[in-house]
Amino acid sequence: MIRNIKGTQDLLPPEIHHWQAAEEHLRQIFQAFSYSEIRTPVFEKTELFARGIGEFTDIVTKEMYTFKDKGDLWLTLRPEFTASVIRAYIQHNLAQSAPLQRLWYVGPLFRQERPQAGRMRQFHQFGVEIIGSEHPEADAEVIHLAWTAYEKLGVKGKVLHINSIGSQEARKDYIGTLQETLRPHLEAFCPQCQERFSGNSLRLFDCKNENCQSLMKAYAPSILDHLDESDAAHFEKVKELLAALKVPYTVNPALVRGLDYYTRTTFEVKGLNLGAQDALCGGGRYDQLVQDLGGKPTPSVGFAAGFERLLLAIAAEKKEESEPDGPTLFLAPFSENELSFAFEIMGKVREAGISAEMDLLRRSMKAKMREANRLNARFVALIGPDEMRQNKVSLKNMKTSQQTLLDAPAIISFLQKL
RNA sequence: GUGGACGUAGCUCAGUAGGUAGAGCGCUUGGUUGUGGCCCAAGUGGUCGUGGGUUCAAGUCCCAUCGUUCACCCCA
Repeated sequence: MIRNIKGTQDLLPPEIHHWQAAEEHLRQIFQAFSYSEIRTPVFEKTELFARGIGEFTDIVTKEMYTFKDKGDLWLTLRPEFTASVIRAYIQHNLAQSAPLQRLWYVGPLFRQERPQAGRMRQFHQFGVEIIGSEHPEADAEVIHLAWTAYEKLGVKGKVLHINSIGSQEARKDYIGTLQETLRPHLEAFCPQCQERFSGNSLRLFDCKNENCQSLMKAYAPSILDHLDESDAAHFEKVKELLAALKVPYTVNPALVRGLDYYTRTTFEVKGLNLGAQDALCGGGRYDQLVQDLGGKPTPSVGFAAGFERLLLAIAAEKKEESEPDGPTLFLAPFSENELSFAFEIMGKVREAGISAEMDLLRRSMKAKMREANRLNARFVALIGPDEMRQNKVSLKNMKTSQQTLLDAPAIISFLQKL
C-alpha cells in the first residue's frame, strides 16, 4: 500500500470543516484590519532562504527540502513565508505603489523535522507583514492583530510575551557581556547548555532544566538593560500602545527568536493547552531584511502563526462538536419511473443555489430515508407515481416529521424562504 | 539526528500460563404494501504492520525492519 509521507496528513471530510471555518474567521479579521492577501510560490531558489533566514540556522542547514530541477537550478520548498513575501515586495517594486504595505498570507510550508504534537513536515501558517514603517505603532498593530485573531477564534488559554532585542549591533554587544558574566558559572549548567554557550548563548534562556533556569535568573544580565536610547524608547511606546489597545502582555527578556533577521521588538503567543510545541505564533520587527535581500532599506514587522497549532488550541477548549449542516433537500424518487421527474426538480433546486442531493445507488425507500437522516438533510422530497401524476412532491420536514404535498415548481420558493 | 511508548476488523479496543481470533461503534439488509432517527435480528468486515527465528504449535516469546506517537534538538 502506498502511504502518505511521514509528517504529512490527509484532511478527510469530517475534519476539513474546522479548517474552512478557521480560514473564514481569519479572512474576516484581516479584512477588518485592512490587510491585503498575498500569494507566493511554494518553492523558490534555495539562495533566497539561505540569505533571508540565515545560513547557519537549523532551518537552513538541516531542515529544508532542497532539490535540483532539470535545469540544474537549486530549489527549495519554502520553510517560511517572510523571505518569499519580501522577495515579491522587492521584485514587483511595491514600494512605488504605496509607501506602506499591509499584507497577509496563509498556506503550506515544509520542514524536514521529526514530527510530534503540533509539528508536521508539511504544515500551514498564516501571518502578516507591515512593510515600510519603522514606528512602534506598526509593532503594536501587528501584535494586536495576532491577539485579536485568537480572541475571535475562541482561544482563551494563551499568554503574550514581548521583548526587545535591540539593533543587531546592540545584540552583538549584549551577547558578549552575557558570555562574560556566565563563563565563571558555566560548570554548573547542564551539558547541553555548555555546548550551546559559544555558538548560541541566547538559547540558554529557554533551557527546560530548572537548575539552568535559576542560574540564568541569578546571573544573566537582561537584554533590556543593554538597549540604546532609541530602541528603549521604541519599546516603551509599543507597550504604551498595547495598553491602549487593552492587549495584556508580559515582558519576557528571555524571549529570543531563532531567525537571524529579527531586530528590536519580538513577541510570541503561547498556548496554555498545547503540548511541548506551544508557540501559537511568533514574530517581530526585521528592519534589515529588505536590504539584506537586495532592496532599499525598509523597516518591517510581522508574525507567523501555526495553523495546526491554532486548531489544536481550539479543539482543546471546545466542549462539544456541533453537527455540520447537511443538504437542504434530499430527493427520494420511488423508482426508476420517477427518476427523470426528480432529476428535473433537483437540477432546478441546485441551480437556484440550494443544496440538494439524491441517492445514486437505487436503494430502497427505507435506505434512502436512512441516508437522508445520516446526512442531516432538512427536507426530503418523496416522489412516487401519485406525486408525479399531479406534478407535486411530498415534502417531509425531517425535524418535525411533518409531510406536505406541494406543487413541484413551488419547492424552490418554499426552500428559499427558510 | 537522538531517546521512550505503541502497532489485532473502517474506528476504539479485548485477547488469560504460547494451541491458527473477539466486543462495542460503524456499514449493509430485514422487522411496512413507497418513509429516517429509538429498539430488535442477521450480515459485512482481519495474511493479528512486515520479514526472519525459537517451538509439535506464536497475535501471544526473541531479532530485524517499516510505521505511528510523545519528548529532546529546533521552531509556527
